[in-house]
Amino acid sequence: MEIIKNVKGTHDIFGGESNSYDYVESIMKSIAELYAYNGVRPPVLEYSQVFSRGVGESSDIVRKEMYTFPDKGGRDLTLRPEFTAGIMRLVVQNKLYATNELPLKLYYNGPVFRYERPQLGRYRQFNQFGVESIGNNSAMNDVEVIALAYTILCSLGLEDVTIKLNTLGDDESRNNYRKALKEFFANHIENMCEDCKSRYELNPLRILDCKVPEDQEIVKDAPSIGNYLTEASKLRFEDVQDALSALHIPYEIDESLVRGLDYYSETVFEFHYKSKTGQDYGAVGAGGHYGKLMMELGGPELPGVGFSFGIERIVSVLKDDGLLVDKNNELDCYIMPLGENERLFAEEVAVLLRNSGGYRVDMCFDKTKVGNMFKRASNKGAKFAVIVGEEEAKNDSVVLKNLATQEQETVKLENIIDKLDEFFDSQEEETQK
RNA sequence: GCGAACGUGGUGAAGUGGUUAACACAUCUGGCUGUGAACCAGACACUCGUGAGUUCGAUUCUCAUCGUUCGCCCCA
Repeated sequence: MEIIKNVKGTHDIFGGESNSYDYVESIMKSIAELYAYNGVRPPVLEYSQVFSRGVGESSDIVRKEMYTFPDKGGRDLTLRPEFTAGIMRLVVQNKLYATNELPLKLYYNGPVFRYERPQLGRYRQFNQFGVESIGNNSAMNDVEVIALAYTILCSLGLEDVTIKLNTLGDDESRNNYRKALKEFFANHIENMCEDCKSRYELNPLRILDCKVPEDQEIVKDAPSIGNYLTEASKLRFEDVQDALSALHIPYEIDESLVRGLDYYSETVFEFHYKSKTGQDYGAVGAGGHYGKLMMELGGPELPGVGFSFGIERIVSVLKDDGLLVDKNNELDCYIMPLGENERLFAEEVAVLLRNSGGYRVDMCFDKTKVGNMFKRASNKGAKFAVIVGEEEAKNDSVVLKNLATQEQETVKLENIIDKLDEFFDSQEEETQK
């Protein structure tokens, strides 16, 4: 039979790597909980409108990267390309904003789907962890979200994370700026790339992060958003910067940072990190403030701010920098029945150690040489070998061998858990010292 | 979506238009019927990504296709 392979752009996670994902996600989750965020799990499938209205028709994600299809009932569905729009839908539908205290603070974790060309650090199905803080418009709210993300990256052991920061201003600022950009580019657009020509019509802000060298020459002289901000937006951005400085969170202003999702306004940011091997996986996380998103989805006009991390990219960076402890295959005991007749007794010992002792226990099911069993035990990282032979089974006992020190002794069944407890307690004391 | 490179066992990898596809690691078997090493002797690529073409003959040449990686675009 022909082997069926995984779908392009997807990847299997197993073995030690699976542990790495668990580890990264658990750190993120526990820190989000310290910041008083609560978990939320929106469905993977949403009506396509959630994203076309939420993320925006002019974004690349909606225009060419969504997994959209009709289901058997003729519904127009999309596998989520990001979480934020779906979470807004969830909040609006369930009226979670009807509470006596905002912001509503939510975190999420799960797969998202984008139909893109796979590359290093880029997948069609990948995992995001992120938060949304909804319903409070203060600059401090933006700052707290950035602080949360920064804390997570530090806790994972990443040093020298670069935070790129910019502001897109409020509606008025952006309208003014957009107008200014259109005026500026009117004389140049004929000579610029095709992409820029369509950006000129759809969203002139996006011309700013064009990478074509000739276009960059032109962009260099383009007006800067700073000069078109309303007084309120300007003050807000200054507040953000002051607070970040006060919290000792390093950042750099990048005026070309405009983000590809239409719902952003005011503060936007990206987290960049280059691993020690020099690999650049792109931004490991990004986010920003959004003013009108909830309204676009039929809810009240509540602003929000959030970020998301790309788990794959973060795991890759941590792996490159040797920050992942490979603790797979840790085992307390490996049970070795020496003959057919000892099988049942060995299984009883295994159950006892697991259920009453709380130890992680595996057993050899194969009829193989004892030497081989020992090799397997050490491959699995077992601390103890539990040998069950004819003599031992007859006397309700086992041979307990410490695989590190090679010491072994025959232990009665009723004493075995005490023996193990004694050993692991003293181990714990050692590590505490 | 555009441009480029690559695709040999579980892993790392040599290699050639021609009857058995190196080598190493890992794994398994036996030497050693109740103790983890070493050693010795064996085993281990049912399509050399897939399909088609050129050829007497292709893993090696050509084309297509799929996949991976890199650059662009965009993004996490």
